[in-house]
Amino acid sequence: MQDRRVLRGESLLFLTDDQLLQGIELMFFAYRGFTSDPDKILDNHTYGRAHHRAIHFVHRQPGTTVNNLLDILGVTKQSLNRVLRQLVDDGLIESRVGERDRRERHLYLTQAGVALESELSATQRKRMREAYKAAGPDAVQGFRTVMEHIMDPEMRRHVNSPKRD
Amino acid sequence: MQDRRVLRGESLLFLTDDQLLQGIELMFFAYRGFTSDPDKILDNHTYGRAHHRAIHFVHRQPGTTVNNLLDILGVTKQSLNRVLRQLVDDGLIESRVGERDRRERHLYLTQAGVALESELSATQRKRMREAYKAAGPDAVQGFRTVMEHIMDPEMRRHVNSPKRD
DNA sequence: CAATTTATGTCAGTCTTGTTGACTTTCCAA
DNA sequence: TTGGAAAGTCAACAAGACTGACATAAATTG
Repeated sequence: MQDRRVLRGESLLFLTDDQLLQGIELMFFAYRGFTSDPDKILDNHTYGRAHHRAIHFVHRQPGTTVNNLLDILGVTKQSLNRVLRQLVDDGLIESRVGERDRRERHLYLTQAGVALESELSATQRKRMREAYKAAGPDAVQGFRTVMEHIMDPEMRRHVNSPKRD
Repeated sequence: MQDRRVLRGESLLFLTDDQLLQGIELMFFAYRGFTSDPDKILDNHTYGRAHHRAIHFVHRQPGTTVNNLLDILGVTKQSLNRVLRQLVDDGLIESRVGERDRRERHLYLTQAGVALESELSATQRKRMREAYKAAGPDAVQGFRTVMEHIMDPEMRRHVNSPKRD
């Protein structure tokens, strides 16, 4: 039983289980490499990936609320709270009571927070930059397209939208 | 200070920090989606991602040794051993003493192991297949190229090499 | 205005999965 | 043949997820 598109000449060989298996392994190994650089830095600060994620998204959306962060990170509030408490205590994140709604806490990086974010981000941007440069713009566009389809659709809106090329 | 290539007309705008930031977030969200389906299945078996990874690579390389698996997975042998012990105890993996070198253990999936592997793999292949199908073959090629450059170079040899398209 | 809902924070306990350290068995080479 | 290296195992600990219960304050609703 063959796919009709194959019969019409559109090769679907990129959809064989073998190719998909490769994709699965690419995800595994690429993600490992991707997280390895920041992990080394975080070790020196007795922080973990959870702290990095919080710092990253507070940096990208200054003033974001705890609830919004929960939505983005997909962890429990207890888990996020532990991390945020440490970062606030250590003076990397500032938590301001909301003006309009005083139940909300709006989160901002302090100067020290920005410094650590830069350090962490620099290693990851370096890795991405080198990969992008080696692969070229067309490959990067393909990468984006595939990645957006791999993620859960409702998460796409959380992805940074760069100014058009 | 502008890159010479920009002056020569080759747009390097896909290398702006904004674009790289997007790449970083694509990695984060795509990986989360990618692991979410198997995670649900694993919960019912009181297993975690570590078990999935072991099962995956034993399936792909039957007879692989613990040491080889350690190299692929990048964890400590103690960490891997705990996972393997459970899987062996539960009858999903068979561990055979090496014939040439009796220090080595060669790992194989049992029938039950193959069954769980299929179940886990099916959800991930489905996700990849749909993403690949939606993105098309050229995008997939770009995806591969970028992912291979993101990972640590010495890991590339561990990625499944499908038969040519 | 009272009752309910929402946003956040906290305490306690569990689980997975990583770590280090110490140990056994086996192999191999001096 | 013996001593070191390699492969694997056992034990204990830590980080960071999780659930569940509860607390507080502020906003919203009937």
